Amino acid sequence: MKSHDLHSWDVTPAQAREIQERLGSRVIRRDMFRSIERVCGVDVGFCGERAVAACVVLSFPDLEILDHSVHSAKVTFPYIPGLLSFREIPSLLPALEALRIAPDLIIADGQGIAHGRGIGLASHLGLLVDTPTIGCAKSRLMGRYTEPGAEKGDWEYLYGDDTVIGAVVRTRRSVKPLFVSIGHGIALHSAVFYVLGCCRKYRITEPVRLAHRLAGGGVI
DNA sequence: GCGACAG
DNA sequence: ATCTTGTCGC
Repeated sequence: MKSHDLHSWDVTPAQAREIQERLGSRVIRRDMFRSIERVCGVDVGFCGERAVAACVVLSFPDLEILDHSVHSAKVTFPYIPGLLSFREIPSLLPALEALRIAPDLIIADGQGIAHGRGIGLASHLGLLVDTPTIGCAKSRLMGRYTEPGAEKGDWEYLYGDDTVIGAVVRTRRSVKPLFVSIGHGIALHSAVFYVLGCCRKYRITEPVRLAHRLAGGGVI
């Protein structure tokens, strides 16, 4: 798949925040797709000074592997809460561009709009590749919530000040919930639906779990 | 000033 | 994220 060149990645933390302020309003919070048949999980692992990005495309709802790609690049930005995009997306774009099968939906390991400026990693990535994305983080960055029920499928809204910014979803019985939020081009309820539809035997989504293993040097 | 803080 | 073994709980 191809991606837009919306800005430079050689920036300072202050410039990165300015870019987020400028792009945040472009994020679309409603469904912008016909049907979802191919879901891609993306993740980035680190080996010293190298970032290893991996993508795995699965069929939906069967979750059969259709395609995958890996790309490593030098790390150029530190981890700063709120600026994860600038550390991981530079290595993720080449990996996504190398895919032979373009996905209908991308699930990222991080926040979507549940972010200080409304544009976390998943939202930022969605804008760049013009594809619906979901933010699926393993922990909270922002927002208040009440603990969801213990059964798989139980969930509660995640609130920021006075508005809904995401959902806290139990993807397996009695395990820590996932923090799901709109990435780009998808509504929150649809995001929760696809995340649950992508979970099998593990807490994390199957596409992201496989991408995580690939990025860590493992086999699919 | 202090605490919180995706990966 | 990453460094790391066994262990407690469902």
